[in-house]
Parts: sequence; C-alpha cells; structure tokens
Amino acid sequence: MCQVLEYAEPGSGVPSGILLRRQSVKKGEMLFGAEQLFKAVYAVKSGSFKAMVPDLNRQERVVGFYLPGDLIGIEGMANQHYSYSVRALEAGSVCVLDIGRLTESGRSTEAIQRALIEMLGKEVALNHSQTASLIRQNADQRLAAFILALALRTSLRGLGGDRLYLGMSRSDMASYLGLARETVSRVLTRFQKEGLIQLRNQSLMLLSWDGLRQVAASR
Amino acid sequence: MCQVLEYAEPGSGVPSGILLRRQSVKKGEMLFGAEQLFKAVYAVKSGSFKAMVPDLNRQERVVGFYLPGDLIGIEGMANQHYSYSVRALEAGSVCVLDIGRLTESGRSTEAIQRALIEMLGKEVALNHSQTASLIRQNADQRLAAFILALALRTSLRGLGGDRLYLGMSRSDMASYLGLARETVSRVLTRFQKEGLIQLRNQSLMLLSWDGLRQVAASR
DNA sequence: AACTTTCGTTGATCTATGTCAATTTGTATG
DNA sequence: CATACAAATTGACATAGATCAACGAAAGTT
Repeated sequence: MCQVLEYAEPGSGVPSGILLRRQSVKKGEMLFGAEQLFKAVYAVKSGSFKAMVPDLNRQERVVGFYLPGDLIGIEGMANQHYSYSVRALEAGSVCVLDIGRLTESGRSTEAIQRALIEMLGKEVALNHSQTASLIRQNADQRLAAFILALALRTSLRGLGGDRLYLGMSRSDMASYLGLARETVSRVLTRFQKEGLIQLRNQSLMLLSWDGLRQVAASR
Repeated sequence: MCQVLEYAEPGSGVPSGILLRRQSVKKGEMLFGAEQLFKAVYAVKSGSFKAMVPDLNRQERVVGFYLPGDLIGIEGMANQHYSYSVRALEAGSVCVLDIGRLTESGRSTEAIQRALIEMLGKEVALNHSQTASLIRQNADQRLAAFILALALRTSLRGLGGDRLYLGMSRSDMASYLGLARETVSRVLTRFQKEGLIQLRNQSLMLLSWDGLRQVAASR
C-alpha cells in the first residue's frame, strides 16, 4: 500500500531515538481499531496485516493487506483518528513511528510533511485506479491481478516473488476482492489445474507469471 | 470529493492576487488530461465535471464527479502529474489555484501543506469506505447511494438538495458505478415507479429521501 | 427544418457468480 | 491423542445483471 519512508530507517539521518520503537505482535492481535485516536504510524518489519472497515451489517470488510516494508496508518495522521482497524494475520513485528512527538520536535517537519503528501497522493491515485478496475473485472481477473500485485510487492522487497506466503484466509481475500469465498476457492483451484499457480495450504507458488498477466488483462 | 480550502476564497487572508484566476469552461472541454504535468488545482465555481482514467481497452472509465465547491486535482500536486483526466459536463467556471507559484512564495506554505494533508487523508479514508461498499452492493443500492450522495453534496453547498441536475449521461453513471447503462436506466425508472424519485430529462427530484436510504442500506 | 448521431428506454436471453448444503481438511484445545 | 472448531473444497441450484437487439427521443449539424 505504501512504501517505507527512507528516513524512517534507523541510522539514516533520522532525528533518531525517541521516534522509533520496536513492537512485536501476536497472530490476531489488533494494532489499532477504526475510530480510534491517531497515535502513531507503523512500519511493518515482519509478518502481515489486514485492514478492515466496519460494515453496516456489523460485518467487517477487508480493505487492504500490509506486508513487510509497508507503512500503516498514515492517513490517520490527517484525520486525527484511523479510518480502519488493523489486525495481524500472523506473528510479526512493527516499527512504531511516534509521529505526534516527531512533529512536536519541530525539526524536519517540513520534510516529513512533504513525504506525507507524496505518499497520500500516491495512495489516492492508486485507489482510484484500483477501485475503478475492481468494479469492472470478473473473478478470474480480480484474483490474477491480486496474486500478481502480491508477488510484485514481495519481490520489490525481500525474497524472490515466485513463492508467496498467503497469511490471509480465503474469506479475507474474498472480502477484499468482493467475491464469495467459494468463488475464490474455485478460481484458485482452476488456476492450479491450468498450471498458473501451485497451491499448498498457505503458500502459493507462481508458475506462470505471464499466464496470470493474460488472465488479468483479458478473459 | 473535497471541500474548498477556506483560504482559497478571495478576501479571506489569502496571500492574494497572483494565485487565483477565474476561468470559464465550455461543455465537453478538458481541464487537464491524465499523465499531464501538474499545473494547478481547480475549485469548481459552477457547472459539473467528471474524472476519468484510461482503461486497458482504450475505454475511459469514470472515477468521480465534481460539483460546485469541490476541489479538483490536489493529488496531482503530490505526484507531479495528474492521475486522471477531467472534462466539463456542462458549461461552467472554475477558480485556478496556481499552487506551484504559491509554494514558491514561501509564505503560508506550512498552512497549505497542513490543509493538503488533511484533505488527502480524508480522500483516502473516503475512498476506502466507498470502494469497499461499491464492490459489495447491488445495482439498487449503488444507485440509491449515488443519488443520496449527490443530493447531500449539493444541499451542503447551495440549493436545497431535493432537486438535482444530473449533468452526466447514464453511461457516465454506469461507468462510475460499475454497471451497464441499461441497468442504470432500468433501476432509475423502477425507482420512479416506486415513487422514490421523479425524473425528467437531466433533472431529478428526490421524493423520498428515507425510501432511498432504506434501499441503499438493505435490499 | 431535415438529417445524423448520440442517448435513453425496454424486451429477450445468457452467464457468471452468489447462495445453500454437504464433505473434507486443517488447526486449536483439553 | 482425541475432540471440537474453523476453514477450504466441491456440487447443485437460483438469480442479478450483462449482453444483444430494436426502437424512440434528444441534441447537435448543415
């Protein structure tokens, strides 16, 4: 969803110290709840997280996933409170960026604001195009695009993007993609039969990057 | 989509002069194209506009509508270039906010950045919830919600929100809502038969605010 | 005004995907 | 390890909405 701020990394020109705090999270633990007061921005170090908004029907709906390297909660900064809840899909750790204190210090506020604006702007642009496409695409396209996006994100960071660990359940994917979980299941097993992916439990192996691209684009 | 910056209004503590420029637009005229370099932010004074992103299939897809009082193009500020094209649905006028020069001047940069962050943040939050709901709702819900949102926006600004002027075509609505234009047509006529709205040409009259709310929530 | 083109409506199908239900597999708990 | 519980798969069926097609109504153009 978002890139890590370069200056958020320790030892790289950060005001340092006070701002950064490591925190480990257990599976299922909540980082923060929707409507909660904005406290901090979180940089994912390890593990994965999902963002959910409360639905009218008391149902929660998944609006995003965060992987190592992603920043969580920036737009809460703008609104005083977060606009969704974030829950850990597996055990992991985050870096807590205590923005409140950071801006208080006065130093580098300018740079931070600029970076923030840039990230938010990118997120808005991204959201626009994603929303637009999600609505119009069929189940195959949505899932292919989803897998590709996930693979791209992980490959941009650490490990080779061919092997993905899917921390989220089929229901989470379904909720995120606006499909029934049965549909997700069916499509994934079909993709497997077609030799596009290989799937065992939570780990997904990308067999045909190009095949998936074709599916995402056409079909 | 966005509120007007208070300080963008002439005569209210703005650095003034250079920044603001009135511009009238004809029906069908483009304010700017996607991928175009960011020049300015536009505040809608009169008329209405639609935002479109280019699709993979050379088709354009509507991602938003702007009414008087809305600000257009803020997130272009963050990314150097706009992420969508904007076209006038009818004759109207805009206020051009030449942000580039404004930030150069150095004065009030801080305030502007803060406001910008706040607006972008709100937009991100809004997008999240909208995307989330759009995907899961059926045609009736989407259209009811769409009409309600439009009515709310116009009533928050100028005239009483019961009478709306729909500058956009059914195809535009359909594209925006992820439906076929035939479906939009059918649902609207059904809403009319059910006494929820009255519809003549481009003007829509809201007969049962509550009825629409029910439809949007349930059904 | 006559013409052309775009837009809107309505009807008749077809299909993708949701829903319901049953079974299997995986995961947590005592 | 056995039990219970949650998640995933698979099948059968129902349906919302897309698509195709025809027609009528606006609106722009000459």
